[in-house]
Amino acid sequence: MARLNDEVGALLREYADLILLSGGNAFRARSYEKAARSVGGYPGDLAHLDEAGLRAIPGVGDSTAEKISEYLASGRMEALESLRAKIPPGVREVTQIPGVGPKTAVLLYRKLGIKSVDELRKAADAGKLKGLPGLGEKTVENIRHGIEQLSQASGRTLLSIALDLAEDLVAELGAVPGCKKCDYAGSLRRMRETVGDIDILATAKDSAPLMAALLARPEVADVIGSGTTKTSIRTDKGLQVDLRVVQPAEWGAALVYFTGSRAHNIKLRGRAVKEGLKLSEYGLFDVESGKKLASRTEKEVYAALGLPWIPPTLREDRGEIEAAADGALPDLVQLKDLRGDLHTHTDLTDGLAPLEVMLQTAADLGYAYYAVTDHAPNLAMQRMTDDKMLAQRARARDLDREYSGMRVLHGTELNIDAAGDVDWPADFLAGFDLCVASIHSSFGLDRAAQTKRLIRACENPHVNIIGHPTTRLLDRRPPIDADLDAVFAAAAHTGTALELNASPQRLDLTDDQAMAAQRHGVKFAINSDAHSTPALSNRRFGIATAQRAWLTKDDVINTWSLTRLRAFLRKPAVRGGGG
DNA sequence: GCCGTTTTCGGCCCGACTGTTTTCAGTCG
Repeated sequence: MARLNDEVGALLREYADLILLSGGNAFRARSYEKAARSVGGYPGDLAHLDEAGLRAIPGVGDSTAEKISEYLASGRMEALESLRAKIPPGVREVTQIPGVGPKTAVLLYRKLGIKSVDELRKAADAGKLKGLPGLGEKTVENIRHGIEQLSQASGRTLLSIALDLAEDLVAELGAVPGCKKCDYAGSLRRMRETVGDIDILATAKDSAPLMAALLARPEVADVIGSGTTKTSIRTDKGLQVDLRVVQPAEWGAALVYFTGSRAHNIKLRGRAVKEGLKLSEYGLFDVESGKKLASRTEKEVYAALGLPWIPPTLREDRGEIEAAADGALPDLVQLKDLRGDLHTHTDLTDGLAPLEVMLQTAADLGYAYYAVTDHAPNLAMQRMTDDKMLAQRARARDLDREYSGMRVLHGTELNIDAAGDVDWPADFLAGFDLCVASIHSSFGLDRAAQTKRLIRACENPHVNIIGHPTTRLLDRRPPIDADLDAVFAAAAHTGTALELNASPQRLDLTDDQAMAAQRHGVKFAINSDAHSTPALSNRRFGIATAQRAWLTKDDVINTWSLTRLRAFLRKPAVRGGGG
């Protein structure tokens, strides 16, 4: 449902970028950017709004509302099309390179005719960038480095984007007459942070209607192949979708096979071979007699191999098969276990919704507690002041009384500076129920300095959670370079939780990092870092990361009772309270 | 282009950091 909003948001963002690239007014561009964000974070469906309704969205005025309704009615935005005609798409792509903004991209385009990242790479290699005004040796080197970073990240699609499409496809294909079962498989089902393609599995006696339904989808740009058992298409966004139709009796074996991972499957097959069995996408068979032993459900297949069903998020051959055989699979944390969100924003800083609206949405999610943690003053762009924060606290205390089932915690997201210090003196910090502290700048410090600043933040008695600890952005920014083992040890020792930031662009810490941290005894907070009401639902990606890290409820502080959580937030380990 | 304890124009997220400058432009959060 939110996808149309995202689509319109993306178009408005593109329009804003093209305004800048065509030398238009920067405030005008910013205004479209703001509208894009606002539309993307709007909780309702744009399709149900007329122009007056659209104008009621903050940041959307006459001009933007008109463009949106034009798009809703015709599927086109004329003003956008005309700017697209002036600026080649690759010029905008060039601004994706870290450190390259619109000014530089335009300069490269005007002076050298560069209209793609690839052309820029070639020009840099050929030494053609030298001598351009404002581009010294260092900048050229930074551009090269940026291109390198960009190329390493590309080629895969964010989990959230792929999941959105996959859920849509499963809903539509599952409703096709004759379809018995339909689900997505592959790395998507294992909830990896990015996916290479979407695998959809379905059962039906006659596959033709299912194949036809996929081919008729509006986002199909290219048909790679289509037969009776498999159809592959590529979407307009370049994402490949494979639909496989199997016999109902083979559903379980096929689902195991296509869910993977490859390494998990290989180990399963090895286990089968040892017992004189053969495992394929068609079933588990006795080699000698050729008799089929299991295939109808995943549970049957695993059971016939002497194993309990293994959750897809664990199927990476990281010891899950051995653990399953020993009856030692972890009791993974589930979405329903989450009792609260401990890192969220409101429109007091860069969030989109007022405190009241965020709280109501949180209450609707069934939370027992909820922390509002707006930005602190050192992130200057947020214009936070002591007075604003105290006024919000007073309001939060009032609102707390209005919710019988949910406690409102007043917190903040502090800024960890280059030395590891944070905003506000200790006495002011003591007034918060909890403090998240995160890095927002100085990403380029060396390993020793990054390690030191993170440890120093952990040692601060008022810092309860380190937010997005590595600051990586998928496809955009690499993680900072720090000795994470040292940081994990400090976090565990000081009673500072590390965040599993659930924003799909962040997913920070990663599953592997969380797994390593857990071995140090670190506790975690699964937080949405929501800047809008729909983003509160991103928690599902945090849960997925936690599961992939083998975490249980006991590892995750926001599955705990409020009493236990409050005891943890007092940081007895640092304050010398003796526990 | 949007918005208004500013009412129809005149501001708009501010400051650090970097690399190129010799006083500043571009990028980023």
